[in-house]
Formats: sequence, structure tokens, C-alpha cells
Amino acid sequence: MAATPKAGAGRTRRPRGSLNQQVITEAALRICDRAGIESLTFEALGRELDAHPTAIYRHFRDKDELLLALTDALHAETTAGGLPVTDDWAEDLRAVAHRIRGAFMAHPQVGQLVAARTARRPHEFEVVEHILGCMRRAGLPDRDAAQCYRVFADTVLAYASMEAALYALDAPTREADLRSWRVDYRELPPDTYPNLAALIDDIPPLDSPDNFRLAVELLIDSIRSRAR
Amino acid sequence: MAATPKAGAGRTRRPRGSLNQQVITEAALRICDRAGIESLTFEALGRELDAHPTAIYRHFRDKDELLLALTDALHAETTAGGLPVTDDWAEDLRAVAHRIRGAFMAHPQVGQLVAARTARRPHEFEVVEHILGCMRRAGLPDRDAAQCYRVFADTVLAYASMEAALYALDAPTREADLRSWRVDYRELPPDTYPNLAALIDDIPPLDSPDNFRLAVELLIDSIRSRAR
DNA sequence: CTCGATAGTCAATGACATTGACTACAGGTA
DNA sequence: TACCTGTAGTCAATGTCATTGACTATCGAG
Repeated sequence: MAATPKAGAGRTRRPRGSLNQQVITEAALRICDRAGIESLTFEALGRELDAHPTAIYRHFRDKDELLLALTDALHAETTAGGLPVTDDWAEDLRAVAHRIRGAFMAHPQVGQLVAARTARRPHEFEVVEHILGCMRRAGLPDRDAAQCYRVFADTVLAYASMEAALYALDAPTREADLRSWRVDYRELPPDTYPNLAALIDDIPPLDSPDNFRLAVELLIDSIRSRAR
Repeated sequence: MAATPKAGAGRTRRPRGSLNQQVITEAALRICDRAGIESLTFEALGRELDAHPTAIYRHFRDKDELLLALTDALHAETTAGGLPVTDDWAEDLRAVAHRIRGAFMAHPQVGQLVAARTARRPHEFEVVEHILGCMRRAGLPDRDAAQCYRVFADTVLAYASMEAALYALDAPTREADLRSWRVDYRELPPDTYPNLAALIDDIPPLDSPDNFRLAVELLIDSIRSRAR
């Protein structure tokens, strides 16, 4: 029965204004979430949209441009509904950091792209403005506020993106990575690696959410003491 | 004149034991440094080694395994000659962080892979041991030392990898990314983005080496105060 | 000297992104 | 109403890759 031909089961040509960056981006996001970034092909997009694969090229110059749009969608999700501003700048920094990580982990297949493709897109403006505000409210002078913004923001992006990458690995590979810590590291000679031997049981797993939390706290603590 | 046929200009079959993971990895590194990661194809590797492209498959299961070997080579370069241990744990942490970044920036095409492919390989053991030692010398109790190790190491890897990714972009794309900050951000409405308008001139460029430096200092400062 | 294992070679194969030519349709104009 | 015209959607290549299975030369053990 209609063995999935070109563009929809015998369907007619796709109506004229029915494709745009928005619907294509959403379809791409669905494919990534469902089947992984390596399944995001023009072929698959065509199927998802019930359109001809190359119809995408009328809306994105190439695949890279589509990927950039996906990362921007993540930033949009971060700021959706507005970023909360309280009278506690540290709490606000914490909140925005975890919101960024949340968006990345909700779509890890896309989140892992952010570190590789640093492009700054429209939806990031709001995050920049927000974090800058926190730094000023912390009491940092302009120069320091600007520098700490850059470092805080980029550290959060880099860390969250790396965690997303781990989370995006297929199960067997990911398991092998984690196993390496649980097993291989325990078999090293204690006289060559004394610290490792002593602390191996205390080292948090690679995928513990506490790692990101601690990273953020360390940064905030430092910023606080610099503000004095 | 011998228009570069298959495996070397009419050369005979490659001698039997002449290929191994070592020489292949080195050839791959040369190709990445010279022409970029996207030029690292089996075809190109064959040319570089004067061997048949598929000869690689006798030494690496697939391309992913080769890429993993490349990231391990970076860790090897980090620890080459040993990591210096002084009586100042903070200085030692600083040194190892910048050494990691140095290796990544020396081979940015490979460095950008590390965040995406978190796999821990043999040559990283030494780095782990070293950083753990610093944390203990800082005076942190075991549990804290282990947690701070995890966060410090992963932050450094993630940040350095992200910087490598920016540095690995082709010149036009990279220039566009940087331009976005110098130009686009200046055209935003000041009433919607007051902090951005006020601090735009103080924000360090995306590619300033001071960013990484400051990130490391913030982490070290926090670790120091936790050790008390 | 013979055999067997295996490194190196070779010729497909199949998945993709990308391109250039083609077609149909919407909206404007006579 | 009929005729343009630009452009979104379609289609059929093309070229680049990684990967595979079969083939062959070579090394070392016996």
C-alpha cells in the first residue's frame, strides 16, 4: 500500500506557502529528539514534512544554516516566558544557568552542537542582557562585570554542551564511557596513581547533575568575593 | 606524469609491518593541522601514508575509533615531559589548565572534538592523578577534593574545547561570529537592552585568551576559600 | 618448503548533501 | 478574463564519503 513514495502517499504537490523556517526547524527538532542528530537528513526531513527533501533549500542555504537555527531554538526555549529577576543576583545567575542546562538536556542532540558552533544568534541577546544585569547588581564595576559575564556565560554554555554530548551518545557507547570510570580506573597501580587510588570512591560519576551545580556555585562564590 | 594513482606513484604494495596506530595517528594529525578536520578522509589518509585508503581499517575499526585516538594524542601532548609539581598547588592547577588549553589550541581541529566525544582514554590518567594531587594539597577533604577535581577538569576541557572550535572555524565564518559582537550587538535598542548598551565596550572579544585565564582564576579562588 | 594468518589492495555499495533544470501556482496587469 | 513573472516545490543527476567482502602477497612457524 503506497510504499512511502516521494512526497507523501500519492499526495499532490505541497501547497505553496506551507513551508517556512519555523515549521522546518520544529520538524528537525522532532527528528533529533526522536532518532538522534545523525538521523537528521534532508531525506528524513522531507518525510517528516511530507515534502520533497530538497524543498528545504528554499528556506535554508545549507545544512549548517539549519543547524544554527536549531541552536537558536534552544536559546529561545531558555528565555521562553522571560527570565526571572529577583532581588538576589546570585539566585538569578543560578536560575539562568540551570535553565540553559535544562534546555540543552531537553534536546541533547542539539545541545551538543552549541560548543562546536559558537555562533551567536538573535535569541541569545536576552540571555546576555540578563546575565550582565546580574553582574552589575552583584556590585562589580563595569569592566569586571563585563569580563565576568563573558566567562560565566561561556563556561555555562561549554559545560552544558559537553554534558549534552555525553547524554546524546548511544546507550552502549555512553555506558562504556561511564564504565571506564567505574572499572578501568580501579585497576591502575596504586603506587603510580596514589591520589587516584585514595579518592576513586569519592569521584562523582561523569553524568551526575551535581557537577554542573558545583561548577556554577564555584563561579558565583568567586564573583561574590570579587564584588567586595 | 603519474597523476597520483592509487597508492603512490606506481609504487609497489606498502611493506607489511609499516603501518600501525602510531603512524596513522600522526598522519591524521598532520592532515587536520594542515587542511582541517573535514579534509580528514580515508582517501586523504591513504595519500598521506602512500597506502591504500582502506588499509586503515586493519588498524582502526572505524573512523570514530581513529578520532578517539586523535583526542588521546592531545592528552599525551599535554602530559609530555611530565606535569610540574611545585609547592604551590594553585600554581600547579593553573599550569595544567593552560597546558591542556595549549595542546587544544595547537591542534584546534582535534581539540574541538573533545567536548563532543567525552571518552576517557589512557593518557588522561596522568592528568587526573595530577589534578587530584593539587586538590589534596590545597587542603580539601577527600570528598571535596574529588568533587572539585571533577568540576575543575571538566570545566577546563569543555572551555578549551569550545575555544578550539571557534579557532577551528574557517576564517570567513569565524570573522562573522566575531563581527556579530562588534557590530550587531551595538545596534540593539538601548531601552530594551540597557546593560548591554552600557557595557558593550567592556565585553572582551569571544576569542580573547584572557577569558580562559579568568575562568581558571575564578575556579582556583573558590577552591582556595573552600579549603579554609 | 609449505601453510596459515593477516596486512594491504581493490572494486563495489549505499548514504548523503548539493545543484541545475523544470513546473505549477499566486498575484499583479492589461 | 487572459497573460505574465517570480518563486516555492519537485526531480533527476552528481560527487564525496565511509564501509564491506573478496582477493593477494608476505611473514613466520613447523
